Amino acid sequence: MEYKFAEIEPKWQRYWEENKTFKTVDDYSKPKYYILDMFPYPSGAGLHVGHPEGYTATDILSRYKRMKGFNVLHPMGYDAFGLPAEQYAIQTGTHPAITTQKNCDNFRRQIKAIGLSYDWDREINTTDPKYFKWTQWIFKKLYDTYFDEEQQKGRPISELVIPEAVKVQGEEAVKTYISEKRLAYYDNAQVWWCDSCKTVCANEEVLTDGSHEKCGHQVVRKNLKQWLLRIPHYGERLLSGLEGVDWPEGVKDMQRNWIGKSTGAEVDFRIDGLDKNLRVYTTRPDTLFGATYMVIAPEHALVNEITTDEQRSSVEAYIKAAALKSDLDRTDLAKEKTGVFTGRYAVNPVNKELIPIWVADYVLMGYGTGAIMAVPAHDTRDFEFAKEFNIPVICILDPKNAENRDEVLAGDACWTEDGEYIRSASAETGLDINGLNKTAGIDKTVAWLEENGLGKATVNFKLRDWLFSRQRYWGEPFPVIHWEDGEVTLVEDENLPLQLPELEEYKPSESGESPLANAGDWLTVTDKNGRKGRRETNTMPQWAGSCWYYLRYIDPNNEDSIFDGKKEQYWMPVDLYVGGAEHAVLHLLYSRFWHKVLFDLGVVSTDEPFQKLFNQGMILAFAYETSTGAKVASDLVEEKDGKYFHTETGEELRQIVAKMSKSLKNVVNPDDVIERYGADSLRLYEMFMGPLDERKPWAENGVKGVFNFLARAYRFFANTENIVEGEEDKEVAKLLHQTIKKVAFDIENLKFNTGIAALMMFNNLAIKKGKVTKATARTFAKILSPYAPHMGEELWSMYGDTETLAYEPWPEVDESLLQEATYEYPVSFNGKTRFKIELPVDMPKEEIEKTVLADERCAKWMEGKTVRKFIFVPKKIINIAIG
RNA sequence: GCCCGGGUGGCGGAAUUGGUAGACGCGCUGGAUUCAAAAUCCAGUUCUGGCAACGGAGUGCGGGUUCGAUUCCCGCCCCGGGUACCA
Repeated sequence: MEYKFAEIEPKWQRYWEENKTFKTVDDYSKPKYYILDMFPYPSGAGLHVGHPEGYTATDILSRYKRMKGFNVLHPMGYDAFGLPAEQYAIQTGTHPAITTQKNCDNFRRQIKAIGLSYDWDREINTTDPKYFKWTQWIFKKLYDTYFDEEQQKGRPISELVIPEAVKVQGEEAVKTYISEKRLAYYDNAQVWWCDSCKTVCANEEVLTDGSHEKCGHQVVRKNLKQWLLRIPHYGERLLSGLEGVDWPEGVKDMQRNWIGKSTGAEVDFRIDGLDKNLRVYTTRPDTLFGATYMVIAPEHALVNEITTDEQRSSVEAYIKAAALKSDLDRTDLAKEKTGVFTGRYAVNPVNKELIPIWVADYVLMGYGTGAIMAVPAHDTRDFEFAKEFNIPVICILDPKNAENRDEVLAGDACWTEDGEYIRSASAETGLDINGLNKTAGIDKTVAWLEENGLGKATVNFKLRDWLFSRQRYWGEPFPVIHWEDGEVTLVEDENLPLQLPELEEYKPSESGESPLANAGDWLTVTDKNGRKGRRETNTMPQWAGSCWYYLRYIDPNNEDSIFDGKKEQYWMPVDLYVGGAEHAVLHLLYSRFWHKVLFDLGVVSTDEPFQKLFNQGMILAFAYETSTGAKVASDLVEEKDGKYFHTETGEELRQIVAKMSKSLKNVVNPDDVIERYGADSLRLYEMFMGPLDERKPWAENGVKGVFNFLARAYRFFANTENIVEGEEDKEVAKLLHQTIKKVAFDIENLKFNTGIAALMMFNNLAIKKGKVTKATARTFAKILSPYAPHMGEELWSMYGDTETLAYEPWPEVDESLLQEATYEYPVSFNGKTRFKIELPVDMPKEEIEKTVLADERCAKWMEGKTVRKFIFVPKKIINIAIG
């Protein structure tokens, strides 16, 4: 009964494929369950063992849900646009479509070898024109949608009401008004440019150190005409939508953080000597009495006007220096605050005092109004700045019981917490908040500002417009034509998809334009009136295709519409979405944004796309390095007494745990694992390593462990001599039902590691007993099958069944078998367990107490002590407090 | 700095949420089988004292609540992820 996985596994994979075992039909009579994996980018390197972690988890759940009677949608596809294929094309001239095709084929082969139960008839590929036709279609929808603030809802642009004041200004003004409302717009934007990738990238793709997350090169600022999406309009909705979904709190927090909602007020300060106001945004209008200076960003539109002639040269020098600094220098490394006085003063609206206006780069033009009122006593940044330039610090909030109260009151320390206002009243303006606390102070000040027309309550978001175009070839072309007269039109629906042209050269043009700028015939269009136009040469970012792919799986071959509405209503939302935490913000926020727009337009039926989200932890691997730090491939390492040596040089090596990467020579390929141990062992180990959401290192020995389990189980359960007729042994029957219960519970709670442990325990008992009934063996095959489907099917067929067990009902738990007449109670004294005693579960407390205290083993621990309290918790513990 | 996670045997990790700490697996030790090895099977394996019976200590550190704390509370330390002058 040798466990010949290399024969068993391909056999069943062929069976599933030929019988389309996992084809999903739209059977609306069954309850549905939509289980989604984050689809991969098909890189040339193929899968590593990190990919199948999430895939295996969702596969186990899918198989389990099918057995529980659910109609399961479990699809797979490829996020196949992207730079690597294009870079390869530049180097070799191979069309990216060919490279992509090859990589997808390899991914599919690898995935199929793991025995995952996807419905392959629903496979999608973002680079397929039949797919990106609808990506382009959604873009058009975004272009033709505006956000109605009042209804908090996206609406067709045709429903936009043009104010009379705009109408009277003429047609151009109306056009501008409309274009300023569209969710997608084309405009000059200051963007990040990566000179290595020859493309712009979104703010989010730039790391904190100023490097491009894709390639690691430093990015620079550029001004370019680009497509942008007004995602901040959905800030409030994206925030509130998080309340109703079952996502890890950490991911929700990260999204909230990214959206960065803050409430405060805009306040107008009169500029002394100019007939102008300086508007600031502050979250602390209550601290207006403590404002001792103002700051405007170097890029602020009023800098020139505000600066006095005496100060002009130093201000200009400062602005120039600030412009030269990279954002990196301006933010991260700039510990010391810099700035320069403009020579001008502003009038504090609450007390009419004059305060100086400075220019400093710690104020960013992109947030709020690009100008602030500075309250050094109650804001740490302002405090640092004030100390640097000897600006007065006026404490207006008494911290009362704080340790450093005296320092704070004297202006020698900064206080950002609550307290009681002092020095916060002005007879001249009539505002008085002395004695109030923070919330009351804010409310009263805002009300006062609004009454006097000096400001108003305002909400601000950190979230910025989403830069949505790239200067690349291998992406979705925008269905957009720029006409010679300046008009911009979209390609009609019937002419979608707008396909990519064939090119000789994939290099970006010298001007920094996309390679599409070289696509002669494709590029220029002429309308029926002879007007000439040029197609948009930018393409969409990789996010575009992944923003909505989960919707296309529902109806992947529909040529007439994006999907059938009935099908969408049945399948949505996604019940469980599993993928890496690296997509916590970008992909998931973008997807939610598009989904909400589609929801507002009535295209989809749910407000949120993903009901439950789960992040699998990263799989790490051991790596080995010499004393000089040179990396050594794992197969050149041998272990002796807990130390590691180079097999060839004998040099002692250091073991480290790290992300799998080529440079560390520690990438583990699933193909190799399958060859040595089989797909079922790979699946089992992926799950047995530890909790799904934690990071954990891959260890070959662990694979051996689960392989041993499968081989042991096979040797026992495939041996007909061990499978008997008749009544099952009590102990076996009981553990079997405990195991059914435990395995089901663990699958539903995504605790796969402990479910496997339960299966192992049952296997150990069966082997110890030497025989089980056929009914038991069949049940074991069923509950093992979500984890190890090949072996499950193999055993199932051995027991005489000719159909797949994929749709066999999950075994019922016989609770009566789990009832126990007695329980072995641990008896502890003052919390320390001393001995065990078996007692009937229905014995009343009084009798238990009598029996236990009468036990001779008690005497030793109670010698010379008295029982203070006798604690009895049924089916848990007995604890005797003595003293 | 701030916001999330997480610290349990030699290792990966259990403990169904306040009730027998260390399930299951790896590794290791001893034994069986074998001419021998691999494979397989059996037994042991938190540390510590003891031949043993049997004790003592123990879930990052220090306090606290409780009959009882890996679990709850307070104060720290370390590791990982996110974010960073957002007014």
